[in-house]
Amino acid sequence: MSIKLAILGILSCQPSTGYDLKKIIEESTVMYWSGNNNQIYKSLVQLLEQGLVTHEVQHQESSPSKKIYTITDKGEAELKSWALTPPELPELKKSFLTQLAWADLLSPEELDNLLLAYENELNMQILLLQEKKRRGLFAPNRTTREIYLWERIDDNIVSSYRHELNWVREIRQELKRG
Amino acid sequence: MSIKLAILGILSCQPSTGYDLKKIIEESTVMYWSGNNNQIYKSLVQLLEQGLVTHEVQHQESSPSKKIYTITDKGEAELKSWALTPPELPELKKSFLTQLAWADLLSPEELDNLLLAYENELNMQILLLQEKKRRGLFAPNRTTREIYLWERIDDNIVSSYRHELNWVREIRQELKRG
DNA sequence: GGTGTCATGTAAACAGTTACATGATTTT
DNA sequence: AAAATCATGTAACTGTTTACATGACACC
Repeated sequence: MSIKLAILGILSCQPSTGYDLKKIIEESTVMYWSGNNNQIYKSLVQLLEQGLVTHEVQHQESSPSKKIYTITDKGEAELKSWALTPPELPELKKSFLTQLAWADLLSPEELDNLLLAYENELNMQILLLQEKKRRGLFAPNRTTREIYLWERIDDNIVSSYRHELNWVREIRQELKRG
Repeated sequence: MSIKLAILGILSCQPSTGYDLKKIIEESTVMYWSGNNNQIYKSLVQLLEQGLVTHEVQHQESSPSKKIYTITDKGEAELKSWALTPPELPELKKSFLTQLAWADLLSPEELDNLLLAYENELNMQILLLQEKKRRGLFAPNRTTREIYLWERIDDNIVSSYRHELNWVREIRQELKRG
C-alpha cells in the first residue's frame, strides 16, 4: 500500500496543502509514514498527473504561495475501489526480537537491563501515542459508524504496544524466578 | 537494525553459506527480512571487508562451489556489543488500518466482508507461523536460558497476530449488534 | 537575536523487493 | 518432460529517511 492512498483519504475529508498533509501524517498514529517532504510532494505531483487530484495556487502577501489540493471524482472512485481491495497483513518488524535472540552472551543483570530498557521504550511510546490521540489534529466524523471505526483504529496501535509490554514484563518476572 | 547483525548471529551458531543463510532467514518468523539474495550476498561481502567474517571456498564435483562463511573474533565482539545496544521500538505497519479509516464508503455487508477477509488472512498467517515453528529449521540450544528465550521470542509473533485477530473479531461483533 | 511556524521543494543515500541469469543434479 | 534443489550472483526498481535549501513573519 502506498502513501498516495492515505493522501487521497485525507483529501476526501478536506482540501489540503502538502504542508497540511505532512503534519497530519506526522501526527497520525495509524498512518505510519514519517511524513517527510520528499514522499509527499512527489506523490502529489503523481496524483495530479493521474488526474486523481486538482490544485489551486493561492498567492499570499506575506507567506509563500500555497497549493491547495482537492480530490477529483476520479480520485474518489479510486479511493472507493481501494477500500474493496483484499486487506494486507500487518508488517511486524521487531528488531528487538533478533537482538534478544543472541542476548545469551549477556549476564543476568545485563539481560534484565536490556529487557527493562525495552519496557521503558514501550511505556514512553504508549504515552506519546496517547498524547497524539489527545491532541487529535485530524479525525473525520461524518457518520456514527465512521466515528466508531476511528476509535477502534486508534485503540489498535496502543493496544498492540500494551500487548508487547505485557510480553516483556512476563519474561522479566519469569527470569527473576529462575 | 541491519540484516548484517542477524547474519552474524546465525554465523555465531554455525558456519554457513549464503544459500544456507537465505533459507534460515526465509523460514524464520523472527528475522523479518524476505531473505532475498541481493541483500544477503551483498552483506556477506561487506562483512568480509569489515573483517567480521572469513570464508573458505569449497569446490564440489557435481554442484557449484560453496563459500562457507565463519564468524571471526572481531565479529563475535561486534555481536556482543550490539546485544548491549539500546533496543529499538517495533515497527508496526498496518496498512489495513489506513484502509479501514476510509471504509465508511462501504455498505454494511461490504465492510463486514472486508473485516472478515482480514480475519481470514490473520488466521492463515497464524497457521503458517505455527507450521514454520513446527519445522524448526534453525534454533540454537546452547543453554537452558537461551532455549527459554527462543521459546518466548517465537511466541511473541504468533501472539501479536492473535491479538490482532481478537481486535478484528470484536469489531465485527459490535458492528453486527449495531 | 534566536527559535518556531508556514510553505515549497531537491539531493543523496540506504533498505528492501522482484526478477533475471547460469548450470548441474535430483525428484515428480 | 517439467519442476525443485543447490549455489552463486546482478539489474532495476520502489520505498523511505535524513539532510539541505530558501524566505518571510511571529513570538519570546
